[in-house]
This record gives sequence, structure tokens and C-alpha cells, in this order.
Amino acid sequence: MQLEKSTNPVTNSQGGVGYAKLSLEILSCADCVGRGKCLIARLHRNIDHKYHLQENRNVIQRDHHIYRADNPAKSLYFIHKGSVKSYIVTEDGDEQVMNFHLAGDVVGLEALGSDKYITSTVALEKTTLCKLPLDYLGNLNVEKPILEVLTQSVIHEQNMKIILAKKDADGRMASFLLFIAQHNANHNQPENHFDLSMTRQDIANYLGMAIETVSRTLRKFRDRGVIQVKRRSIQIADLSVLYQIAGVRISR
Amino acid sequence: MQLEKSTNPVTNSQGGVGYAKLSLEILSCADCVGRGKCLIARLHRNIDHKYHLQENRNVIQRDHHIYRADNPAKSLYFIHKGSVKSYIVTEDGDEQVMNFHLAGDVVGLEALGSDKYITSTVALEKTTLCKLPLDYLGNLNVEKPILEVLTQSVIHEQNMKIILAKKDADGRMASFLLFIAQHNANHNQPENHFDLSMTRQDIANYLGMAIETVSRTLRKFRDRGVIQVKRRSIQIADLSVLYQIAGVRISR
DNA sequence: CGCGACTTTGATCGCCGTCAACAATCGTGG
DNA sequence: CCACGATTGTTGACGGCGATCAAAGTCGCG
Repeated sequence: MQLEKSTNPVTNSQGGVGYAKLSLEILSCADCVGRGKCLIARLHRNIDHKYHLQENRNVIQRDHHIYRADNPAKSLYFIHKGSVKSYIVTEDGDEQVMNFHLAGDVVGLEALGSDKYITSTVALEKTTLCKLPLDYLGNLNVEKPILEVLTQSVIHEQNMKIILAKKDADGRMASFLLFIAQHNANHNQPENHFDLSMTRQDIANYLGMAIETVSRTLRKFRDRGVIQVKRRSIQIADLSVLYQIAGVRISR
Repeated sequence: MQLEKSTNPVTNSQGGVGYAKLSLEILSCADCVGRGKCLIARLHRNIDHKYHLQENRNVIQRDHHIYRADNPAKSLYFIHKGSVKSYIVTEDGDEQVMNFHLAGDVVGLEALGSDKYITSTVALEKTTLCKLPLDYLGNLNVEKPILEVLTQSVIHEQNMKIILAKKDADGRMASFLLFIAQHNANHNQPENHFDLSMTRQDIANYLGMAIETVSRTLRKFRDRGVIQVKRRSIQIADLSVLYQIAGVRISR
């Protein structure tokens, strides 16, 4: 269990000292994996002019929290770079990883319908965030983009439920790798080569299996020539086989 | 797999012929388990005056669908009486039960962020619905109550993920029974005596286990004196033991 | 009354969780 | 830069939970 000081996002790495405050439109988002899909940008025309990306972009280090369960929920966060995990701690002190969020995702959506965060969310590596305080959205007049993001997130949860209810270890692992591959494909990043930012323990917890099974399953995939693994580094040799192993997807 | 004709809600049992159209406020909701919590009532002051509960209340029979996946999503439905299950059909024709919804619940929330329903939803017994076409909400100006219901639904999904990822057969079964007990408690209905409206098959599917295991687990509970079971009828003898078996709950 | 759907019970077996030991890597301070 | 401990990941052996196969029992309904 991670324990450290900062609850609120930490120092602003972009050190905008002396810069004039720039509006989102002026500040370049060209290097962002979320360009064209970023919720903040999509909401921008409806966002109060007080909002300046520059002063709302922060860097947090690995193991530092963005927010914790029960903290007052006031902001959404867009992951510009890096990755985080959100988790819940159960009564008996066990952790349950609810989700991994990679560059391009939004976290803290729970703030929209609750005054407290439900999960705790912590950086898995050095991570850059764009913070969007809810104040900047006109009086909770929620817009289509937000509902769409919420709905996307519900669809992902449903997929996870299918994985947990129906699939064996191989199927879960393959699905997990494909989640990342698909995310990368959707964000102009290599879809068959990436580094995992989370530990085997986190993966096991997320997929509802033992850490040893994660290890063995990856080994099996490697032996079959489906992937190459070296610790955190993953290279997918044959995406189609992985899809086959993952099996069951929603038919639409 | 259920196959029958009607996609749209069927005949109006309340046969309002000759009745003057009544507004929600005039029409009595006193007998409804959802009184005080009904989303429709909470939204009512913001709902267009065209809305008349009388003509939007329908009865559907068992195995009849409220909507199907990919149907254009235009309405929310409030369950006045009865129960439904929502499910998804995977590529290979398998069904996955996503949720059971009992009297007092809202279904079709997916309509808010998508133009198509994601799940199919079918009545488990004779069921009375209050339909709320989205048109009746002013131009998608979504309100707090809706976000709250969405958030509640996300919290429930997260609970299910914990159950599927962490709990064994006993824990899943106990949690399932407690879901119903808690729902009943929240809706002024007996919390330790109820009839299940779904088959063992549906329960097994929902909980990610085999139908035989559902049967055996219930038997085990009965042998231990935790519950009495006779087919669909459940009587909980000792709620606290059930909580103990369910184990892991979210600590808040 | 008889058929079909649902449920229960028993026997068997394999997947995967658990325990244990080892290997590789990282981070930290000397 | 190296040494050391801590963290993370791998591999093997074993056993139990629960899936699967099979069959009989129970209920609802035409």
C-alpha cells in the first residue's frame, strides 16, 4: 500500500513563471496523444474563460496520488502523459484495482455525480495531468461529451465484467494485452510494442487471478510465439492469435 | 434465448380510455416502491408538460423485451413493479447477464450517452414500467439527479467487479442474496423473505459460475441454517452470517 | 395427464491458487 | 562505482474448488 504525503497534485513542471496566461486554444496541444479526443478540448468552448491549461497542468511522480477515496471531488483530470491506477480498499484492507488509465484518458468522472471520489488514484510512473476543476464548467450544465465519456466508461466496465465472469486465465491475459494495444492504436502509439507501467501484482489483482498465474500465462504466450516478454516490455508477435485467445467479444 | 415479437413496450394495462390526461403530480404514486426516490418524480419539475404518467405506464409480460441492443435509444424506463434482466450477447452467441433490475430501478441509462442501447433488457415476470422519453427532458440539459443515478450505477458495477475478482462461490452467492435484501430494505419490502424472479441459470451466468454450483451453494447455506430455500423462495434466517460469508465490502 | 423446463444431486477431473524457493532488477548509500 | 537489501518476477510441486458430465427429481402448463 502506497503511503506518502501529497494528496493534491504537486509542483507544476511547466513552470509558467513570467508567461502570460494562455488559453487552451493558444497553448499548443499538438504533442498530446489526446489531441482530437481530449474531453477538455471538446468542452472548451463551454468552459469559463478563467481556465488556462498552463496553470492546470501538473506533473506527479510515481506512487503519488491524484486523489483518494472520500476526498471532496472537485476536478476531473486528463492524463496527458504517463499512467495511473485507480483502486478501492476493502473492509479487510485488501486492495482491488478498479482500472488502469493511460495517456489520453480522463479520471475522476465520479466527481460529476458525487461530492466525494469513490476510488483512490495513484500514478504508476511520472505522469503529466491536465486538471479541470468542475467550477469551470458552467453550473453543472452537463453536456453531451461528458455523457458520452461516462457511457464509454460503462461499456468498458461491462467488458471487464464479461472477462471476469466468462474467461479463463489465458482469455483474461489476452484481453488485458489487447486493451492496451487498442488504446495505443487509438492514440497514435505502437499497438504491438509497449512497456507495462504496472506490476504483475497489479495486473493479477485487476484480472482476479494469482500473480504466479500472470507470470505463467505470459510465459505460455511466449512459448507459443504469440508475444515476446521481458519483464515490463511486451512485444506482440501475432495480434490475431491474441484476439483468438481472448475469445468472446461483444457482438454488435 | 428468448425470442418473441414485441420490441416496444406493449399494451397499456391502465387503459386510460376516456380519462383526462393526468400529470404526474395528480396521478397517485403512493403505492409505488420508488416513491421518494423515483428518478422520474425527481426530474418532474423540469419535465415538459407533455409528460403524462398515465399514458407512459405500461405492463409487459415475462420474456418480453423492453428494448434490445442496437435499438435506437430514446427512453429511460422506471420499474414500477416486477423485475427485468439486462444482458449482452457475445460474438459466439453466449449470453452474459449484466444486471438484474428490480422494482424501483431505472433502466436504459445508456440512452443518455449513446444513440443506441448497449444491452437488451427483458422482463423476468409481469412487469409495470413508467417510460420517460428523452424528448421530455429539456434538450439534454442533464441534471444532477441523472448524474447521481449514473454514479450509483457505476458504484454497483464496481462492487460486482470486486465480487467477480475476489470472491469464491460462497461469497458471490451471499453477496447476491444481500443485494436483493438491501434493495428490498431500501424499498419498504421484506428484506429477509423474497421470491427470486430469475432462474438458477441466470444467477449462475450473472455470478460467473456453473448452475450446479449455484444449487449446491444454496444447499450448503440451507444446511448451515443461514437461509431456507425452496426453489425460487428465499428466507434469510441470519443476515449477519450472510454478511460474514459475503466478506469483503468497500470500506468507506 | 404428460411433456418440457427447471432444479438437484453425485462422480470425476483439470485449472489455478497456494506455498516455497530462487532469480533478476532496482534503488540507495557508502 | 560497487555492495547490499528490498522489491519484483519466475518456476516448480501440490491440492482443492468448482466446472463438467450424467442422471434423476420436481414443478408448471397446455
